[in-house]
Amino acid sequence: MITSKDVARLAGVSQPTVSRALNDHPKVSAATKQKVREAARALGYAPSAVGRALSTGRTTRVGLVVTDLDNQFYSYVIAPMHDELGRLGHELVLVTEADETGPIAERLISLGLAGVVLATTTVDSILPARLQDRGMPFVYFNRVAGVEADAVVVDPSAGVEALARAVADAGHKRAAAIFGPHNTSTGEERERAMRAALEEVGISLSQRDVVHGPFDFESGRRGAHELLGRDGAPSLLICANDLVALGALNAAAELDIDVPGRVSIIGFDDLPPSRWALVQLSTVAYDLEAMSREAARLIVSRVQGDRGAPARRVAFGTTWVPRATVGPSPR
Amino acid sequence: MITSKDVARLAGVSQPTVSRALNDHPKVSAATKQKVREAARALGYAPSAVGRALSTGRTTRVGLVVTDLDNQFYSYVIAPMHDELGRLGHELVLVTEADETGPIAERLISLGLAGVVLATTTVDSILPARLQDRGMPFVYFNRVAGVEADAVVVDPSAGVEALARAVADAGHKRAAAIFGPHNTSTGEERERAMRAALEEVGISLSQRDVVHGPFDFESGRRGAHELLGRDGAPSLLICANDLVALGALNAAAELDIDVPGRVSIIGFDDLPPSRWALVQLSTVAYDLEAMSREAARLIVSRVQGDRGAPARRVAFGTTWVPRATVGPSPR
DNA sequence: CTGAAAGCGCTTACAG
DNA sequence: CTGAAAGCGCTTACAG
Repeated sequence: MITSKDVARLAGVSQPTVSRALNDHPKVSAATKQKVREAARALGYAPSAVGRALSTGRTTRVGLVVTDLDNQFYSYVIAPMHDELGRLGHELVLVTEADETGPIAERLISLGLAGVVLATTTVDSILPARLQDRGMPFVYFNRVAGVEADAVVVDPSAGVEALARAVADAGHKRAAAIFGPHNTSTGEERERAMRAALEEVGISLSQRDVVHGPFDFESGRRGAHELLGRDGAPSLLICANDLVALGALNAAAELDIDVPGRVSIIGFDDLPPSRWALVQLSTVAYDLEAMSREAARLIVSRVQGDRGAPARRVAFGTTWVPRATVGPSPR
Repeated sequence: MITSKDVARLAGVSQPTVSRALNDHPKVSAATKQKVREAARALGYAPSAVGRALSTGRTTRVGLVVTDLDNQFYSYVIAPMHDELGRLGHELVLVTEADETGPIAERLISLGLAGVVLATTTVDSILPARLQDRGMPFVYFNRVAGVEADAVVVDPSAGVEALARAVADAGHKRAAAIFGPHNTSTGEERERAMRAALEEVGISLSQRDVVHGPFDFESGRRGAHELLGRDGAPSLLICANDLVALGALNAAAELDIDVPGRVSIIGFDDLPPSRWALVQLSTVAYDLEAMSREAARLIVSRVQGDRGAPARRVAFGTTWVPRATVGPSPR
């Protein structure tokens, strides 16, 4: 490995001068900087992030902590977050959190992460408290938990209220729903917003027409088979997110149930596949890409700046995007 | 930060003994190990990967290098690769390679990566040679380039030949194709295999019915608009991969062209959305998850083991998976 | 079986 | 403006 010592030798200066020159320290003469840069280039020198990290006590790595990396939702988060982190001189490390909330905090510290983005926190997770105790900066992404911290979240209300008015106008009277898990803030908040909005417009949501499940395709598929398979099913199926709705849409295809002829289906997130001509899912949209970038900016600013600053919360608004999966109520 | 020194103090031993005890060194007495472990637990000590890396000259971070992180293909690669790396005690760092092949090798070294997986290498890239010069272990994923190195690849022949026979049996005489980029081994190899297989079964592929583009949705959408929009278009459209085929399928929907009534569409990869009831894309399948895991195993074994060992190439076979997007030729 | 010493590659006061 | 020194948190020969 080529180190700053090698560069120093070639440039005829001391090793600390190499460090200062390459970091563009103001008190290094232009001539020396020039000499050092040339030597570095000649040797193909690449400063070691490991050496720097040990010396400064800080790295430029940010962890994205998720439980289920194969949930497709995150694939739409990773690219913009990675991109924004790169722009800010940081790297993205993926970390999956096993079910046991055991040594994960220690692991994050061990890895030498500068900070982490928590994307799948459950409300009962002890991880946020652990991180706070250990002084590891973090930001909540999409979901929040008990401990006060920076957060990027979605405010469902505007989109959900518009949605409710639209389906009421389309004549729907009874809805079914596949909601998210009870132990996630997102699941709970959307469910609450949706129930309130439906009630407001006089659409009923009977307990027997509601199921809960994870935010994934299979949950939607299974839930739809259960809810739509029986006679007298509601004319409207509301889903916890787009992946759930895509699962439900496919279940409808499997059951040969016409959408939106017999049932209207609604998602939440507006992921790219929802916009496909083949899909045209009606959904509640927000700017997921901007949200991912914002999380990157928040964690970097927290890592670099004042750790004691008050927690910031950035909320993204939602809009209702009607497409082909919602139609007039058949009854 | 809690360090081994703190643990040493509490346990009443020297700092190196802490290191040895926690690494389960055989010559440390059971009693000492016990004492040290308790002290470590009491303090919530997490050994610093940064300190270890500097000391051993090695990290446990593996980089996944891609140009286009928002290509959905990679989202199906990342989860299993990350999982397998985790199983082997390594982490996954995402690295995007900007167009300029400039300082990327230096960057990878700088980051302190133990090794990298190259997933979007073009045949004209200088990166592999650079990495080899610098002694950075790497494995090719899905694509290869000039420099000899470990590789996991797909052998298209079996799947493509079966496909050709199937479409010939279905009466197709003329095909159109949206192939991948010329500067990727994968694009070239699939195109070659496909042309040979079509010729074998007597299906023509006229130059005016062939376009090339990136391995993404938009390429398929655009290509299909171009190829299917005109009169007398072939009855069969072969795509470079599933994302391209999904784009083509959506273009067909946009153009109100019946699939497979008027045109049959074929992909390559068998990504999960291809199996959706709503999609049912006929495609050439291989085990992408196993392939991703294999890449993880190869790079870890290269990093840990003999760097001089001969390059290994693991090829994954393909099968033809007929679904709903292929039908009899209408003509 | 355990400790003292050295070293990994940087950065950063401290002198001069 | 630049060098010598110290130190970040580990691991690993070297003694004993």
